[in-house]
Amino acid sequence: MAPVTRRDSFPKVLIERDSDSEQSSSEEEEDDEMLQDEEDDAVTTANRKAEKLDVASDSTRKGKAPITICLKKVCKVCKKPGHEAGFKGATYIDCPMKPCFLCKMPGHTTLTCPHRVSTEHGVVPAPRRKTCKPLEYVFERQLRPSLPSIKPKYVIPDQVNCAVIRYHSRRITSLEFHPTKNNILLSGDKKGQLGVWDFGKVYEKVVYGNIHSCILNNMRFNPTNDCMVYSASSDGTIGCTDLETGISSSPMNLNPGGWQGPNNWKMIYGMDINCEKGLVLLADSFGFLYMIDLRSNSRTGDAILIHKKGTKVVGIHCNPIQPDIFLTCGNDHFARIWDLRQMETGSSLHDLKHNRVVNSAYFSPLSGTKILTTSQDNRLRVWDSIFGNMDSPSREIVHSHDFNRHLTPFKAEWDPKDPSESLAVVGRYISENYNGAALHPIDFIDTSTGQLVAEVMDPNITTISPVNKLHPRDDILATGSSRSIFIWKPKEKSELVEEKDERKIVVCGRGEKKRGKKNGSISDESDDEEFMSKSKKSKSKQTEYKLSRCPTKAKR
DNA sequence: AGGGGATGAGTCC
DNA sequence: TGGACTCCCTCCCC
Repeated sequence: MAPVTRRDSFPKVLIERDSDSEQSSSEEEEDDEMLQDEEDDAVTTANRKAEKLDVASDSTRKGKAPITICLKKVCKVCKKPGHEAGFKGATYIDCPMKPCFLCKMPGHTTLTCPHRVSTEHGVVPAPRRKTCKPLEYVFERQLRPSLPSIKPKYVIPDQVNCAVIRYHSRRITSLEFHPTKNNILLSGDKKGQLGVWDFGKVYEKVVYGNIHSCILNNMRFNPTNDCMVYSASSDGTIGCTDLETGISSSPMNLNPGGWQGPNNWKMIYGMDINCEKGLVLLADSFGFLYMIDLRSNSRTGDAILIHKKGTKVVGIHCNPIQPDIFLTCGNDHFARIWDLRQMETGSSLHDLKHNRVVNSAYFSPLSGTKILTTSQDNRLRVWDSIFGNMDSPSREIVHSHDFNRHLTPFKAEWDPKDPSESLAVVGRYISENYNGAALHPIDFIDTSTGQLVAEVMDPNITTISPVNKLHPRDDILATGSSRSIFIWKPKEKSELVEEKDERKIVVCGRGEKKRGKKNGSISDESDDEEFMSKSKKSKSKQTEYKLSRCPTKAKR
């Protein structure tokens, strides 16, 4: 400890001793008494060190407000001593004073949460629940070879290959597969850029940087012309881009007068296309619904308040079977079912109440009779039939996708290929210790039982993967995690393609290649692009060639 | 290598 | 109703 003579010339030091926020001046005897009473040796040493540092760094300051030193190791969550929260290695230790971070119930932490290991424990039994046991489920899968094999029981890492590309400069906010071309994936980022990647030809990618000025929230292909893609953005516009020519137009701009403060700036999150009616449905961040006529590409009808005034509508989904029915969800904690034929404020057919913000709500992809929602209360909710009782969900599945404001919101999505309409994919927020690495897997959940069917992760992917999309026809999963896009394929398939294709698609098996030194994070020579490929040759050539062909796009 | 910043929603008054 | 304050597993850049 610093000598008294020196310390006298420094600012007064206040010692914060205990949780009752008692403070005193820094007589050393008193300090030491307190320390010996209450602290173990390690803590004492640490604090002495800290004190020395503090004093030393303060030597340049004159005038001096008192310095407060905390002599207790306190929990960073509840600020109380006696325990600590945070990562111990790759395992996160929860603050015991707070409710479980996963299921939100008091009395235990996520480490001991019954929902942590086996998600079916989190299911609220549904009165109308169909009896589908795991075995039947597997059997059904085996009977239908066309079903995705990307869901073996609880394994994935050794059974899929993973390709990664990085051409976005901000985090990925949306992904969309091309409706007819199997290898084309569209990606949108926080900056508003739209990427088009042919993942069958590794370096075939285009990035459009001039369509939107901020977050690209959603993309939909024009069902009558799959060259045209509509995009919804927080800049308040809908973009309509021709992927052949790169030319884009803006059929809707909700902020024609430019920036007039945050209270007036409208953002578009939810958007979907109603093919039969020839309409683009979209909604703004103040609760209003708008429509665009697909043929004239111009606005039609008046804006209708569909969610609580002033709250964000985050999702719209048209029913795949009944063209008049669509589903919205928003920040007012509701998902609502609407009939296009009777659209007026308050005329929703059903209001599905949630405890917190509803990130997404989707009809099941084939029959359109089920509903799957993702809410920030860490629960997926399933309604088994929109013709049944909609007062409460058929099941609630506890799953960690709690909102963190710096992440793209998690959205559980149906597998469009699953004839039983039960499989859903969703990224997981909370990490798991996988051989010493804290990883955030992507979960495949059987929504009929709540069971975790599979989890996908890769030791190289240390970031959270909130954006996930299953291919409409192939056994392929696309993931947006931070600025990177991943394509997962069942291993045999990837290797098959690789043999046939000399350009070498994809493929880095799990752990085959270390990526950079920084903790497995992406760090390589080119900041705007990386591909985990076995052959790195001619990368820049091909990239530049492709880029130079289209003047409208911006690199990055 | 570690601090700061971008930034949304809940809560309290 | 709105402003101030808080927030628990981010992630990237400087």
